[in-house]
Amino acid sequence: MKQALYIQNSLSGKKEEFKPIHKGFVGMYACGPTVYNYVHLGNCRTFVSFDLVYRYLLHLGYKVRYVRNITDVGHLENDADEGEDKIAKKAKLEQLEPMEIVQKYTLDFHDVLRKFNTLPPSIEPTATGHIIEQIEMIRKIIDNGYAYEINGSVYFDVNKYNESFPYGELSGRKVEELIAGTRDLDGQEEKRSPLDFALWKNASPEHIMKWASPWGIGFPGWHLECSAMSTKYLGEQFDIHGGGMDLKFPHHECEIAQGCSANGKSPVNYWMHGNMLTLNGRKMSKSAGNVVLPNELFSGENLELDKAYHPMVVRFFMMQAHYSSTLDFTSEALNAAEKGFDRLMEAFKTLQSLPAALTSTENTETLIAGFYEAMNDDFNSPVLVARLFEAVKYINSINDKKAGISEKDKESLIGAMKAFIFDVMGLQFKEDQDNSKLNGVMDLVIDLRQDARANKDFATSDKIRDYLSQIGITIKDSKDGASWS
RNA sequence: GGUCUCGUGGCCGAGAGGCUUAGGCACCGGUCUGCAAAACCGGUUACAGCGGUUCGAAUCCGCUCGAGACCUCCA
Repeated sequence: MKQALYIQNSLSGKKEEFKPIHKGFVGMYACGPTVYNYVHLGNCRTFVSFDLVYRYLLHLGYKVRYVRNITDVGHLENDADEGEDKIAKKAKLEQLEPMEIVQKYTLDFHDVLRKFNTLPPSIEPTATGHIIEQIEMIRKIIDNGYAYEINGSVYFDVNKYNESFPYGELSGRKVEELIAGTRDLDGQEEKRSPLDFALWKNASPEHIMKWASPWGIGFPGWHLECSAMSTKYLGEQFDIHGGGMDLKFPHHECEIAQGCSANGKSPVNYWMHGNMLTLNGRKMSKSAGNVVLPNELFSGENLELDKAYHPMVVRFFMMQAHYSSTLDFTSEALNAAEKGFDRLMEAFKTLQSLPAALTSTENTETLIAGFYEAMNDDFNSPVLVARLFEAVKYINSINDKKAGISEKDKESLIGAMKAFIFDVMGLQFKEDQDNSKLNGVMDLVIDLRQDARANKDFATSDKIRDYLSQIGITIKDSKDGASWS
């Protein structure tokens, strides 16, 4: 099946047909987290968004190399010399070795993303593991004349660069305007222009994380690691680079500048930016302090919420919005997502036990084509979800004997729904698949309850139903017997 | 202050010149049920405001109001 996939490219501002550099292969990079704190739900949204992209590319048959970094060198909190390394700061605070901080929050990150059922990237490189590559890249940039060394630090020369390349093309900024908007910060004397950014910073004696370099003891600048690692694993030019909107400027802009200045060509063909998750209408952000932690959500132990939500409900909630739109987080919206998710998953189960008819009353091919159409249009998962609910309606109608489906169509619909719900959207059933003992027990309970009902002993049957309901099991009676979920 | 984005029904959220009643949730009525739940059928609520372009605008343009993002670390 040949599918034309369109991607909204932040670089051109247009929706473009996706054409990989090497036919059948995709190189994709996404900016990972700085592991100095627990990942919050907003962080997760971006990773789930690019997981969707990754999964759909895989589904289309591409061989994808997906690289997502771990930033384990603390970026400076600001551009001034007094700025403190975030990880080092946290290390002092928690009285831990910086690498203990890194390890602690990396484990948390992996744990949370596993709960969200995101696929692990093909390569997950760390910044500290690529100091040599970063130094090499700096050397290249200096050799090409786009960076200068001063007092053991190396800065990128934005004005020089701007003479040959359009600095600001990604974020739609102009150097003159940027300079006009510059604020005076301390410790900027070393730089030729306030727009210049550090490639390498000289480390003061008390600085904890530092390495030897041709320019002395120091540590790499903010934006360099992504350039160094993407170049190493994906080449000087690759297909897709993703990240949150908030990284567009300056981070991604600097990546382009570093790539162009080191290798003479723009590193990325398709830039994709995921939008923010908002809480009370504001961007969820660590520094702003309005954050929901995934584990609080899963356990229900958060002041804002009155109940727990399954990770898959949260993932489905994210799928109901387009990755490029802001998504507002409220318990009301989550409750709605929970019901919708349950309905979708129940219908999928129902589909498999549906009796086949001679002919179908709906065109399943059109239905399935609609799934692809949605995803081909810049990974439009909310439209995909809407189309899946069309299938849900059809399935339930068949179940109510108001519609029919042929054996052949049933098989293809099962295949397509399975692919889009599980493989592409990355959803899973809430319950463990391995609950054979519980199934046995429930068979007995339902049997006893049916006996009670047959004897019109509704006190007993209702007692069973109410008790089960309290522990989260719903009994559904129908003509063909009861089921539970 | 500069740059940019957005404002859709009770809530979340697609759509982007006519032809989607998008979809989910909520709500109302009906079918089914011992009663519920689920499911099905039907229904209600909409494109921030004001102008303009057009045969036709939620969709394009202008202005007004409102919200947000980036310009400093952030997904």
